[in-house]
Amino acid sequence: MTDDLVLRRQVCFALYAASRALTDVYRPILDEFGLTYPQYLVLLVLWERGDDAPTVSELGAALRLDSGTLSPLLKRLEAAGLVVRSRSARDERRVEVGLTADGAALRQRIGEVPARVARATGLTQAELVALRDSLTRVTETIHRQKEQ
Amino acid sequence: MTDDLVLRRQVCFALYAASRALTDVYRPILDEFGLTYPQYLVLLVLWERGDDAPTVSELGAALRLDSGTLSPLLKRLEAAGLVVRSRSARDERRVEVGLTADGAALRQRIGEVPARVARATGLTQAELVALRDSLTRVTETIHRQKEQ
DNA sequence: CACAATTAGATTGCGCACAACTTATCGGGG
DNA sequence: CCCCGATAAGTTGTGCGCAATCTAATTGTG
Repeated sequence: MTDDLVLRRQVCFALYAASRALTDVYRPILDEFGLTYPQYLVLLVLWERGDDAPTVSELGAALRLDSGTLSPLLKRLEAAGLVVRSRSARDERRVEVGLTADGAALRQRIGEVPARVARATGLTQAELVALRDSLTRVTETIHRQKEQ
Repeated sequence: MTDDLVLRRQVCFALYAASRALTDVYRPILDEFGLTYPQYLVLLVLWERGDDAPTVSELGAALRLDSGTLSPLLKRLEAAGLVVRSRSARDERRVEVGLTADGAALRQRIGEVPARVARATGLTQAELVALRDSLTRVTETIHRQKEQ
């Protein structure tokens, strides 16, 4: 029906607008650390991995980003002195992305960021969890369907 | 706490990933019409407005996009023959964005797109409405706080 | 009426996203 | 052992998104 073509009714627009609004909350906070939001996500993965440095592809799988996005982004993180990229010895095609001391140390300083952002959403902890789980379900449903 | 810095726990990542996943669903569908997703959103607003052509700022207020994004986007929609941009007679600073016959006609052909996309999410109608309302609430809370 | 401040839109520059392509390396089958 | 398909990362080109800046038109104030 034609009535479906109304902006306010579209889940996709709500998603698109909420995503940009939340990025707006992150921007000034991450700016204090000289990071963009996608760069912060890459660091989250690296911090989580600890010592075993992921390859570019593994980072891409975690964040659902391809090398076209990650290669220049990682180059910038390397220029900022937060990560190191090195060709794998056993497979020269792979590039392993590791943290520098500065990159690892940043984790402590950035610790309270999620709480600051959560507060800005105006939702309770329970609501945030419910929202996150719905969103994750949407994402996984879509990706599952694409693989078939 | 440090445990908050885990990718899967972050609402923001869920939002970011879901938004891109849903855009992935739209891409091949909108591609049949030669549109990108933001261009489709602009058309949604124009179709909704009917005869009263919004200015660039009014479009921006509806979609929360600024002229830096909209100006080149509208130029492309104009080049595609879907919209016309014209300086307002009574205020030469304003540019009014109207639909061409082709742009207006596209509405009919594109009508079933939201239903196709909704199906791809794997959520029920009720779940989609609940999700949309949560997201809208997040967006509005954030914007309200920013204005103060 | 003059002129400063405001407003509207366009432009520039940067950093994603993503498709398409290129280069280099690897692994398996003849 | 050699080639051939597959895989990994990088590059190029396009289109957002947004900050910062610019130009032009308008409004408010004295």
